[in-house]
Amino acid sequence: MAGKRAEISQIRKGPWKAEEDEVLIYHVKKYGPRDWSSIRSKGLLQRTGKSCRLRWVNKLRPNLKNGCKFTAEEERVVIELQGQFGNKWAKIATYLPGRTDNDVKNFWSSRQKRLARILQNSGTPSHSKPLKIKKEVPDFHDVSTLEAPESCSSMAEESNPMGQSCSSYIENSEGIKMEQLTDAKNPHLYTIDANIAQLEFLSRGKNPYAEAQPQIMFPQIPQPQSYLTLSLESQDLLAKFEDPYFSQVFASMDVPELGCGHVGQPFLEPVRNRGLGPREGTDNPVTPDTFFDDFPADMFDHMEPLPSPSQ
DNA sequence: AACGTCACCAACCGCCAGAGC
DNA sequence: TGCTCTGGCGGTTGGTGACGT
Repeated sequence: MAGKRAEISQIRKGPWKAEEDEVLIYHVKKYGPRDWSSIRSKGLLQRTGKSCRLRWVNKLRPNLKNGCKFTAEEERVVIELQGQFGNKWAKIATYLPGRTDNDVKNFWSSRQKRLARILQNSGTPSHSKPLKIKKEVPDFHDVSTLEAPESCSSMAEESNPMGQSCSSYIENSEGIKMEQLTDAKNPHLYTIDANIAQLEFLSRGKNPYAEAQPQIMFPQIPQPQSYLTLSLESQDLLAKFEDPYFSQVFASMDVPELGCGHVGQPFLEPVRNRGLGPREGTDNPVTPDTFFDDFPADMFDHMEPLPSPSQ
């Protein structure tokens, strides 16, 4: 007994085993997603309460889009909300059904690294390695179908008390509308950052219209949480549990679009309604030429020419 | 085929705030 | 009022697989 206690008192770290997941799921089924520390105190797992909570939130919770790459819409939502809220990943995640703060954080981190590489490569083109591009091509059809531009609004200013940035939309020479963030301190950096996805896309040298869809899919922001429903998978999970708590907590949720690979489901209100929208009527319109003038001249040296829509 | 680089992901760590005593 | 505990959040790190050379 004492030996078992000593064993239990050891805190286990590292990857979770399926058995541990089962125990954790059972605990949540029985007591709900709370009292995490009691899991260890009861000797159910050798994990800390924090670890249990994290595992549940990030991996075991129903409705998670585990293993699904961020869709173009989700990427856009993150980019926009990051500009609005800063690194408030938990808050941003509430606008992305099925995504956790960890997902958003990881996504942004990867994105920032890519940005850094792009900037670095653009600065030293002659002796640096070309940007490594993955073969996967994300859906950018929404990027090419964004609404008409509008000037930065006061709301953008409110959301950034420092008055650092706001976003707008410009159209490149291929007729592709792009979101543009501007920064009082470093407009060049923000402009590049806001368009990293497009840059990556350009750098891939793929035909952007091959998978394009004509329909404009403008994101809309749902009420966090309350719009959740059960995916088929989680409904299966639910079916296994007759616990009233699960029914109470999850059965009322409603998010039919949570399936993997779902593309085109709105997440945000139309950007113009939230003050980050089109630039129509601005005093300082950004033309395709002026936009690309913001980039280092050699930035696209390693990129293939963008094919025309007819190709 | 081997190696290096990169992207992605899971998990941990430290800090902070709130609740309970 | 102060201490402790717990949960939440953001930052960071390490592992792994994919890809390029």
